[in-house]
Amino acid sequence: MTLLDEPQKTPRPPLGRPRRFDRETALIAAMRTFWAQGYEGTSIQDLVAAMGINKPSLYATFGCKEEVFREAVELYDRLEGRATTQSLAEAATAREAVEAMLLANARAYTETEGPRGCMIVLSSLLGAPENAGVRDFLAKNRLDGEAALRARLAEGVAQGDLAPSADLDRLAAFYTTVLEGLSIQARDGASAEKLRMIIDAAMLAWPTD
Amino acid sequence: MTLLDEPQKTPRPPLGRPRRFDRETALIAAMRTFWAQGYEGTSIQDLVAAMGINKPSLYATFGCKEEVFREAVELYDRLEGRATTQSLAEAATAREAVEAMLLANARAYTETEGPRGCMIVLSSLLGAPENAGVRDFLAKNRLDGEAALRARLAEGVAQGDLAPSADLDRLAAFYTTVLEGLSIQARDGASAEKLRMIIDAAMLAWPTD
DNA sequence: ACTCAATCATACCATTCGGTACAAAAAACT
DNA sequence: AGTTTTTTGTACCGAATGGTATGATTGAGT
Repeated sequence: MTLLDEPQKTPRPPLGRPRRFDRETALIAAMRTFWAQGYEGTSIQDLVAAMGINKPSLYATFGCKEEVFREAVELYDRLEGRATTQSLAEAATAREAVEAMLLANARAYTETEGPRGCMIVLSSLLGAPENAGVRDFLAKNRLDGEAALRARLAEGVAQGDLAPSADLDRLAAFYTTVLEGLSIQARDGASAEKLRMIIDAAMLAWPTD
Repeated sequence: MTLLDEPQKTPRPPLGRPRRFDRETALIAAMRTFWAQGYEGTSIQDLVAAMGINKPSLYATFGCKEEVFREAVELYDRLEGRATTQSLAEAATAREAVEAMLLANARAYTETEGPRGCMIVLSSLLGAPENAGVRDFLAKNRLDGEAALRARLAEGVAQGDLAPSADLDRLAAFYTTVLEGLSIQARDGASAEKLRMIIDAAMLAWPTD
């Protein structure tokens, strides 16, 4: 009983010397660096310079470079992936969901601030064998995205706005492929209008009953 | 006159100690290593081990790491890019050309031997600022590919198999995006059948009329 | 005041990075 | 035979890599 009994409501500050930086803010800086230069292209020196801390603080807080990266990717998912998730969730039909998701990403990829293209697609595709874990981590993230898209398509079938005859695996794979290709186009300097043109073309492949 | 007068028909061997390895064979080994691990993920040690030579031989023959890479990319263009070029050139119509080109690449990306995906797309998308030259080199190569595709589409218009109203920029950008996305799908383990499914979907976007 | 726990800053670690000096070796030229 | 030219193998270079030891510092708890 007395589940609400809390000896003191003030959240006591932790023991020891308090850290001089905000963990989340520093992680955002790390995320942007990895996003711009990739996993292997970013050195610890690059990280600590961007985060405004020094090496022992980084290692005490995150453990190792790979762990900084994994947390940075999770943060990227939460911050930059929100528009994608919302597009899929809030659109009225499956078709509108896919188109809105692509457009939201095209907008994000060509924003003046922030690196161009998607961090999860670009930041570690090839690399030294010892970093295979990082690549697998990102690949899994991409496959999860494709699965989420497929799930949204299934909702469309359930709600009657997408024909039951539609090949959901095929559609999900195709629009994921386009989405991934958009990151490379963005890296190669494609304008927002060009990406929009590409999406217009891609939507022509939507099944017409 | 006497254009055919050749003092001796035997091509004289060059001066100095002859090199113990074949330049092209060694370059193929370098290409495969860069293709598998990317530019920054491949060390000089990796290269000389794969090429079966030692460091001074590499530097005497190629100059520096970046030059090995550039020559490896040119070799890749000649060897692996041939199927792409042929598909575009030999097909009867623009539509068949695009589809054959995509299928040829899908086949190449999922061959059991050789790394999956396209070296030009995957081997250096992000990285340290000092290697921007390598990334620009690859980006230019990709943009040249898109231009070649657009040129083939224009031929289709000239030959009457593609409507003059078709937006060639849009089509070229779209199918290039799909092609680039296929490399990432291949890296993520997509089967040949899955890539084929994606291409089937992409061809539905072909302009009707 | 004193202890304890955690972070801070500097300096350091072994290893690897891309790139070379150097001398022995192997061929052609005189 | 002797000189010249080029490649070969070993050993080395300074700088950068990811990661730590250490002792001073800063707070809370007693």
